[in-house]
Amino acid sequence: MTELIPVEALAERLRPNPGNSQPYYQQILQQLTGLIDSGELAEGANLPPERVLADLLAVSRTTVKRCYDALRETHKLASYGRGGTVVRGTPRVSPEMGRLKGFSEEMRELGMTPSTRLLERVVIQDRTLASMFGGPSSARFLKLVRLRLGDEQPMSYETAWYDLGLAPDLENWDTNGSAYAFLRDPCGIVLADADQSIEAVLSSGMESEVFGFSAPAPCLLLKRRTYSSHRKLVEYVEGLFRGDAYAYRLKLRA
Amino acid sequence: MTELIPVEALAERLRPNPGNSQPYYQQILQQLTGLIDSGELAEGANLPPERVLADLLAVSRTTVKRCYDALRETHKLASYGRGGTVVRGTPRVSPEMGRLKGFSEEMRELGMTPSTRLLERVVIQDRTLASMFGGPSSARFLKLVRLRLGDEQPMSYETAWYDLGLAPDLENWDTNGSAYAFLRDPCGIVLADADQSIEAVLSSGMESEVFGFSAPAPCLLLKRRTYSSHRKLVEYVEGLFRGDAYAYRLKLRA
DNA sequence: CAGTGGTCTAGACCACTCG
DNA sequence: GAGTGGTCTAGACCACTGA
Repeated sequence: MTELIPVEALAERLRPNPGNSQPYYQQILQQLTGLIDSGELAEGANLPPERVLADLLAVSRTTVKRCYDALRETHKLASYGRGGTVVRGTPRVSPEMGRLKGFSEEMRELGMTPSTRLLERVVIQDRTLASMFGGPSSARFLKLVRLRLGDEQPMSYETAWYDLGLAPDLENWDTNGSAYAFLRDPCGIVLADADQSIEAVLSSGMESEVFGFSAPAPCLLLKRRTYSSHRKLVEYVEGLFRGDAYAYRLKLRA
Repeated sequence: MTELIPVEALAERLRPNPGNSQPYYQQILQQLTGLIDSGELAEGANLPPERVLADLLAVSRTTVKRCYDALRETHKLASYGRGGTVVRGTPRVSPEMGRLKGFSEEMRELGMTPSTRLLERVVIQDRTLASMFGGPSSARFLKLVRLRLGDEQPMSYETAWYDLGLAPDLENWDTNGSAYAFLRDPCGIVLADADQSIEAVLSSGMESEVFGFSAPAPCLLLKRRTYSSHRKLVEYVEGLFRGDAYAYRLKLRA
């Protein structure tokens, strides 16, 4: 393809600063990542061969290669034999593969400002819930209903149950901050993994209202069972995510 | 702490074979990974310094470093200044978390009998597609439209594009069996990972018809980009899964 | 067939950390 | 202070690919 930026100008933007304590390859990588994510280096643009850029930057080919390799790893670059190296722009942040994280962390990764509105908070006893958690039917649970917002826009409507037998401190939790952080710090519960399922459903009347839909619309229904390192079920969550604004992303490995 | 295996014996196990066509660093990495995962190199075991192992293996320090770096990346090794390099915990059973698999394998795991109906098969040229794949705009692609069934019931409507530049043999593929198996065996393409997104949408008129819906219904729209071990985009798939019969399941790790 | 990235070498200097 | 990993260099040869 064509070069949108002349190589000399590109080299100028990428030139590392010897006064900077960061390693050269990190400086170059940082600049390069910025140019790609911002779109200044558009999808399909040709990058100079490793040897050429190395010469222009007055660094070794090894140093340039290190940057290119890092970007090839994340699929932002691809190389085709003699065809050279081209940009495969991906403006979106791609979250880590299957890492367990809370809503807030995820929103921040997507570049949005997270916030939460607490709609309901009760302690309940429920036989069905108790058997799901594998506890006695007298078990007590904290039930939270929360509206999750990204950039002030409703993103998901979430109902969560926590086993108060495992984490009694939760009963006095102010529901500010991350539930996962609270489970770790005062409660001493280390989360290990989770089983999650994702379905497509239509929003119900009340849910449509919350999201501001005039009619039922397709949504992602996420159900998650989160287990502690002792293999106990700690949390069960059902989250309804608006289909028009939210896509679930993940990485797979062969 | 202590060495369970003397360094000389370790070096013998790690020594690359010049007759093997694999690069040295991959051979060494493979052996080392095996020793760690099998527990022969137990948690806390000291590994020889990069320089020492390089000498013993008669390769350059750079080559050894490449292996150590890869293992540090995945947290199987950790280095502590002069304290040297030690083996970190053996990750416990990491079940099929986010494993890349084909439709048939997945259906069988769910206890259903998979089958496929081929709806369309063409070779096309498309500039938009070419730029997504990062190839020249003259690139040719194999486009497949398939209806996927589980126990004879339509489960998903799937459109896939394959880069014929990377896998020319695909043009003569009989589309029986797994595409992934065919890519591996005759084409010699090893799939490494994939980026996947999951959205909720309503089925279009044609799609509703295929699924036997009388009206548009919520569906899961999966988009997947599958990359080879050479970090080239090999396959792009869009699959529409009926929301009433299919839930996407995955495991998360903390 | 010329140029690309992939691999590898044999050095070098540095900051840091342990003994 | 000695040894570690972190970084970097200036070469080299190879397989492969596209012009």
